[in-house]
Amino acid sequence: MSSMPPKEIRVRFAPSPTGYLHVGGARTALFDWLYARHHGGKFILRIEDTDVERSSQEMVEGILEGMRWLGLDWDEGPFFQSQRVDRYRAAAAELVKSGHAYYCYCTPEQLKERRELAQKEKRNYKYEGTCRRLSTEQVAANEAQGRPRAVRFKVPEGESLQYHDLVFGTIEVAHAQIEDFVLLNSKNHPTYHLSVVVDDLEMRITHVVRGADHVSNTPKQILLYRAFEAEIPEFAHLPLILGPDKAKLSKRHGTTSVTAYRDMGYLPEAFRNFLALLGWSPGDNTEIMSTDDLIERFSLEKINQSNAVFDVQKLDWLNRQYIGASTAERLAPLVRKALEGKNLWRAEFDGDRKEYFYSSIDLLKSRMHSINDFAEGGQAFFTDLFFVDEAAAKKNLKDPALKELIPLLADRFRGLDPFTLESSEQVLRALADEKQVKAGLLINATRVLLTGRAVGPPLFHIMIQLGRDRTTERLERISQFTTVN
RNA sequence: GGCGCUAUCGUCUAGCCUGGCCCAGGACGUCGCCCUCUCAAGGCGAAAACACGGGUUCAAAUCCCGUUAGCGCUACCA
Repeated sequence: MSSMPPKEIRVRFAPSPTGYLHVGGARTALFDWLYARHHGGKFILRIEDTDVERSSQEMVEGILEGMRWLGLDWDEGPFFQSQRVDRYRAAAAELVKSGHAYYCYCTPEQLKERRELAQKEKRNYKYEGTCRRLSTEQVAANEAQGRPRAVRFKVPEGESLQYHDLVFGTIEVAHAQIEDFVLLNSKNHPTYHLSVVVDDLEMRITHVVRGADHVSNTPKQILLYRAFEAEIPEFAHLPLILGPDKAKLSKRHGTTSVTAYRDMGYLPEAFRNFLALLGWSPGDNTEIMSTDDLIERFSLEKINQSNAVFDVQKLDWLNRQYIGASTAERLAPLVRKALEGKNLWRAEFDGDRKEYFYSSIDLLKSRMHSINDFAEGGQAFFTDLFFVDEAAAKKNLKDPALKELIPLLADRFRGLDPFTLESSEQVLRALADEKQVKAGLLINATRVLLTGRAVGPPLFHIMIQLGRDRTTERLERISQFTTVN
């Protein structure tokens, strides 16, 4: 045993394509991926689409898109359960043959009735095992008639079952608590537990890392492994992600699709970092971690046992951190998309004005809350037809003296050569002194005229970035504001 | 209802296994001050938590029991 070479770690992410990749699924995928990468193992992607009615190709695409965005590359797959139905049927037949499963002729209608009756009488309902006790003759007769039947698992006699969960520790469930669950429905279609176990076995999964909503499913699956006389993988269940109201995160909390976060201007590395901190921490106080850090430091032992609330404010903070720390080169393609979305993109930004485009990004990035913000708060750097914030104009352009001062300032800038950080500041401050006004008055007014906003980078940096001509042109727009007042 | 799981600042968490270093540390958010041409950033500081009740022990956030609350599962869905 000890001389055996370490077994390759194989983990899988197995979403069911009944919606786009949501935040909870993404976190599960991330942890699976981190675990595989940390151990140099394999990460397998499997699409659980046995419920044909609720699955669609479009949703599969959405899941793959979300994973690609987050940089979660898989080594094998995607495998589709819908294409593996024969194997599940064969496995079910094998279990019937070995006496671990039986045919059940109870109809869904009958079951529903019994369940409702039990509920009315305030009794707990569990399949009573009617067909489990059918004689061989009765079964043969039913089969001869071609009666539709499901295949049910025969839960073995026994006191209780326990298993060790890598995050929750020992979990114990009484056999009496587990009902004879359906393996194949009456349309000969496999259900969840069967297909999961068959696939995890066939794909040689060593660690089942999935959401905590599966803890109570695990005993059934362990029973299945035993019936197949197969080796049972390790299980690690992840705490759930909750909305601000502490209910399991869902559509009614607003955005839950991962690609929607991309569209809102979040950086995948920020989102990934944020997700990693939901239910896991490296143990010290480190919060900002690159992908390599994450891979290196990730371990199942440090996963929490309690659910975590999705806090968008912390996500925003991380996003700002990452944007501020990113190079213009990294940001450029993303900013380009944001600008294209607002019809602000111009080919020259990738040509003659590429340098200008990059330096604008560098100037703006430390203040941007999202990528989309470049096309909002930062738009004056990319177009002359920028939006002027009304409140900003009202606040910083209201002084009547500006009507005289700004054109004067524009004149002086026009003749200024060279037009630099130092020279432009000198000119502005000199004028302020001369006219006995605070430099701040001119500075703040100029910022609004130049960018349409009361907030932004230091003024002289803005002017140098825009250049002398644009600066003077925009200053002349003061007339449009003074008439309004 | 039954079964299972969980419980540290508003939120994410460290500490819990291996009691004492914890009148509980960090981060986001909030508030204040400094810096300052605005806003960010940065610096400094503040308010803010061991769910409750019993045990065990010289000593409990840490171990045990109970209560409460939350979440999950409870389908011929996954």
